[in-house]
Amino acid sequence: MSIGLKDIAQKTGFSVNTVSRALRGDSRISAGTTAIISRAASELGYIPNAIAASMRSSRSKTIGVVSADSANPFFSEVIRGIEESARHFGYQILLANTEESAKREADLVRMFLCRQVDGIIAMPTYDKDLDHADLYGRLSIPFIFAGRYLDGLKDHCVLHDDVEGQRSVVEHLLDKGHRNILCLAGPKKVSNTHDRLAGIREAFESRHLALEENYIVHAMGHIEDGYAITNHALNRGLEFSAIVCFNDMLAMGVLKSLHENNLSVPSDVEVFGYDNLYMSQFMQPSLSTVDVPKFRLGAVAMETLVAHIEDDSLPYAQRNVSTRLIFRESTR
Amino acid sequence: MSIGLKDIAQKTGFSVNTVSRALRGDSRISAGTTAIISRAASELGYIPNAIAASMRSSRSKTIGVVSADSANPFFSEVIRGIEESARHFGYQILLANTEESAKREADLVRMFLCRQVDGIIAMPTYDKDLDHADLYGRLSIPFIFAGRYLDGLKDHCVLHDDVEGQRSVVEHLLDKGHRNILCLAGPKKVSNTHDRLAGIREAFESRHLALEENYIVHAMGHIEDGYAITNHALNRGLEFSAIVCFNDMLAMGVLKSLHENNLSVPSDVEVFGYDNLYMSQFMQPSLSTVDVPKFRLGAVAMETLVAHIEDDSLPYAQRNVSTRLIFRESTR
DNA sequence: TTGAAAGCGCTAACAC
DNA sequence: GTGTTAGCGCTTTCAA
Repeated sequence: MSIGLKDIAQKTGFSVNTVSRALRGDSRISAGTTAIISRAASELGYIPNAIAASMRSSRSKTIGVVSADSANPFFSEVIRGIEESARHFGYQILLANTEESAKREADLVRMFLCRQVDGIIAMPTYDKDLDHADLYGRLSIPFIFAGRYLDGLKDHCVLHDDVEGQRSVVEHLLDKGHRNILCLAGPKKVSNTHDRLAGIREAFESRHLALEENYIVHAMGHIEDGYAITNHALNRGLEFSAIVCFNDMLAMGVLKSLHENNLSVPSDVEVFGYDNLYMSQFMQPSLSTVDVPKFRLGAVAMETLVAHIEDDSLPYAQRNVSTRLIFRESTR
Repeated sequence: MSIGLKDIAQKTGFSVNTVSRALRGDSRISAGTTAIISRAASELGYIPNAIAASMRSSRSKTIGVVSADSANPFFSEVIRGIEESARHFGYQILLANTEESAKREADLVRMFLCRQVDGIIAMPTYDKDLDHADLYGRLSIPFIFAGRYLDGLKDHCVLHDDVEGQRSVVEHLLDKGHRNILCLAGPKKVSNTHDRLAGIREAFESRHLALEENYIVHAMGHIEDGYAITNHALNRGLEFSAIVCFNDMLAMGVLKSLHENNLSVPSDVEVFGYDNLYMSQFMQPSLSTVDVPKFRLGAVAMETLVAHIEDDSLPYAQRNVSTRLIFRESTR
C-alpha cells in the first residue's frame, strides 16, 4: 500500500493532523516539528494524494480549458500562456477541444464541473444551437473567455480591440491609394469576424469611400480557404490591388494562390494577415499582419481567473491586451 | 449545498448505494428503478462528483501528458491525437510542458502522481541531468512515450522509423547525383536526431560515398536555426546542392535564407524537411518532406496506454507508425 | 502548538 | 435487485 499521512504520523509520533499541517507549511506548527515531519515524509517517499485533499477542501487547484482546436497555432499559443500562468499560480489544466461543436462544448463544461475544476477558461464556439448565456451564465464557478466574446458576457472576457486593429490596416491601405480591396472575412458567428468587419467598414467610412459587398467573402479561416477564395476571385475577374485577411492562415493560402497565378506580392497585390502567428515572419514573402499577443492573452485570462477564484466577490470586468501593426514584405 | 446521491436516495426512497449503481448503469439494477433514479437525478440537477468517485475507486480517468512544448506544431498535433483518443476512451488529460527542462519534467511527473493520474504519456526531454530510467522506471502506473525513445525503455514507445525515413531521403538525393549535401541535424540528445543521422550515414554507405563531417551541423530545431545555419554555411563558402533538415521548421528557415541569398529552390538547391507539418505544403516553395503521422502517433500512444491501464499484466511492446516520403516543390 | 473526532461524496464488499 | 456498513486519505472543527 502507498504511504499516507498516517504512516508519517506513526513514524514521528505526531498526530495525522499535525503532519498534514506541517506538510502544508502551517505556521502554527513549530519549525522543529515541521523539519522532523518533512524528513520523515521524504524518507518514506510520501506522495500526497491531491484527490483526497481536493475532496476534503473542495478546491481542486485545477482549471478546465475549453479550446476550439488546440492544434491551431493561434490557440496553441494562447493555451501555452494559460499553462505557464497556471503553473505560476499552482494550478493544473485539464484541456479538451470542442472542434466548434456546441454539443461538445456543453458536454465539456459539464465534465469539468463533475471534476470539480476551480474555474474555466474558454475559447467558446459559435454553434447556433448553443445558448452560451445559458451554459455559462448559470455556472457557479468563475469563468473567463479568451480572445472571443459573447454578448451579455463581455465582462468575462479578455480581448484585443479587433475593430481598431482591422480599421488601421484598411485605413493604411486606403491612404496608400488602394480602392479595390478584397476582404476575406472569418466565420460569421465568431465575434472577431464581426468586429474586424466593422473595422473595415469604419475605415471606408472615415475616408468617405464605398465598400462594395462583393469584395467581402466569408471563410472558415483555414489556409485552404484563402487559397480557394483567391483563385475563385481571380477566376471571376474581380479586380483588386490588396487583400486583407481575417487571419494569417487565410493570408498564407492567399500568398500561394497569388504566386501560382503569377501575381507578385506586394507589387501586384498587397496582402495583410491578422494574428501574427510565429510562422508568418517566415512566409515567402513574410507577412504583414496585426500582432495579437496570444501568449499574453492566455496568461492574462488565467491571472484574471485566479483572482476570481481567490475572491468570489470580485466584480467581473473586461480586460484588454493591445495589438499593433506589423509591416513586412507582403506590403510595400 | 450541492446535490448528492443522498438527496436522490431521499427523493426516490432507494438507498444511496442503489442510486450510485443505477446512475453508473449497473445491470443488476432493474430498468424501472434505473429510470426513476435517472429522472430524479436530472430533476434535481445532480452533478456527479468525479473527485469523490476517483478517491473511492482509485481510478481517476485522467492521464497526464508531459509535453516539451505544446505550442510547437509537431507536438500540438500529437497532443490533439492524444486528446481525441482520450475522449473516445472516457479519459481527460492534464497537460503541462517541460520546455525541455529536466527539473520540470521530474516535477511534472511527481505532480501527476499526486493527482492520481491513471497513466502518463510523455514526449520526454533530453536534459543530461535527468535520469529517465530512474524517473519512469520506478513508476507504478502505466506510461508511454510518443515519438521519442529512451534507451532501456523502448518497449514503452510509439515510434516511427527515423533511420529508414531519413535514409530514403538521402539515398534519393544521392541517386539524383547530389554529392554535397548539407545536413541540418537536430539537438544532440534527442533520439530522433541520432536515428536520422544514422539514416544519413547509412545512405552514404549504401552508395559507397563518404560523408564529410563539416556537412553536418547540429541545431535546436527552430526556424531561426535553419535560417542562421544556412547563412553561415554560405558565408563560409561551403558548397552544397541540397539540404536535408532534421525537421520542417529548420527547412522553413533554410528556404528563407536561400531566397535572401538569391539561390533558387529547387534549381540551385534542393531542400528536404521532416515531419510534414500542416504548414509545409503552403510554404513557398512547398516543402518536400517525410510525413510523420502526428495525430495518429498521439492516438496510438493513448490507445496503448489505455490497454495497459485496463490490463496491468499486458507486456509492454514497442509500436510503430509508418512514415512516407512526400515530394513537393522544394525538390525536383 | 498540538490532538481527537468528524466527515467530504462516493463505491466496494458483503449481506439478504 | 437492493440495502447496510465501512472506509478511500485527507482537511476541518473543536478542544486542550
